[in-house]
Amino acid sequence: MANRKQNSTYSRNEKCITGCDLTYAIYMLGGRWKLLILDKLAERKMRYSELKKEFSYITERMLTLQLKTMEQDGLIKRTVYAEVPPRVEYELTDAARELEPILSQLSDWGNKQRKIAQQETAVSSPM
Amino acid sequence: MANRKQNSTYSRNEKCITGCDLTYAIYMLGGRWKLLILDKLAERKMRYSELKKEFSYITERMLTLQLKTMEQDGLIKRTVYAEVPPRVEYELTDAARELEPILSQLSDWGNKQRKIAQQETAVSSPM
DNA sequence: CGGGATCCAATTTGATACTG
DNA sequence: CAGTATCAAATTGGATCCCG
Repeated sequence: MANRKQNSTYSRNEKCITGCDLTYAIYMLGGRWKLLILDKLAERKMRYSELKKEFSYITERMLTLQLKTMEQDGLIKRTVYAEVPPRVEYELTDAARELEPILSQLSDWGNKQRKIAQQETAVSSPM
Repeated sequence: MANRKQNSTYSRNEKCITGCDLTYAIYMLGGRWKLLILDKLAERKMRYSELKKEFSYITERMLTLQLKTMEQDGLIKRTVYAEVPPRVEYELTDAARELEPILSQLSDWGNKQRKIAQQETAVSSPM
């Protein structure tokens, strides 16, 4: 049930999803906020209200949606405590933990590319 | 000029783009077909018609668009030969080559997760 | 507290036809 | 050969209000 494209019209793309593990992976990470959330949860387990405060610029709806798909994709674990008031905690799964070193490298790469892109802008702007 | 979100309305998200190298990287790779193209071009330099044949399921418009943004993002290099008939070749840049080992790991991770997801589906279906 | 539901805007992707 | 242009559909993101 981790397939997000089940009732989609992109039937042709199923070849792609099915055939390309890389695309599969990127689709799990490609949401606008998922990586930020992943990064935050890597530090420590957090409850919903903490995440909400942390990402005050994300609407609640999007936060909820992203958390839900990440849970479905097996990236995070959601624990509900039967208390009053209710408490819900989110933490990374082992799968997400395995991802950390890879994402770290990707982050370094992104940093490098960003600097290059900025340099080029700085050089071409004075013209 | 490698910033794809220049006239976007996601002004708040600029904090995110600016602050998160990881998100920056994922944005460069997040298109529907970019990774497939990257994978193919990793093998060898290819011309437009070859790519078109290779990805017969991608419309020409999307192929062109993705190639263009990938070129702007410094992932691929586009070379036009002033011949008749015209010839255009696409190849990976050094930046993209540096990405290869990282993407390889990510691909392995994706493969693993996909198998797990399929197992779970297989187990829960008989119910 | 931790969301869900509804409605709408922005973005991405696609089909088809056309061009230097 | 290597693309553009136009129009339409699908997907994603956001604002606001509501609920147990």
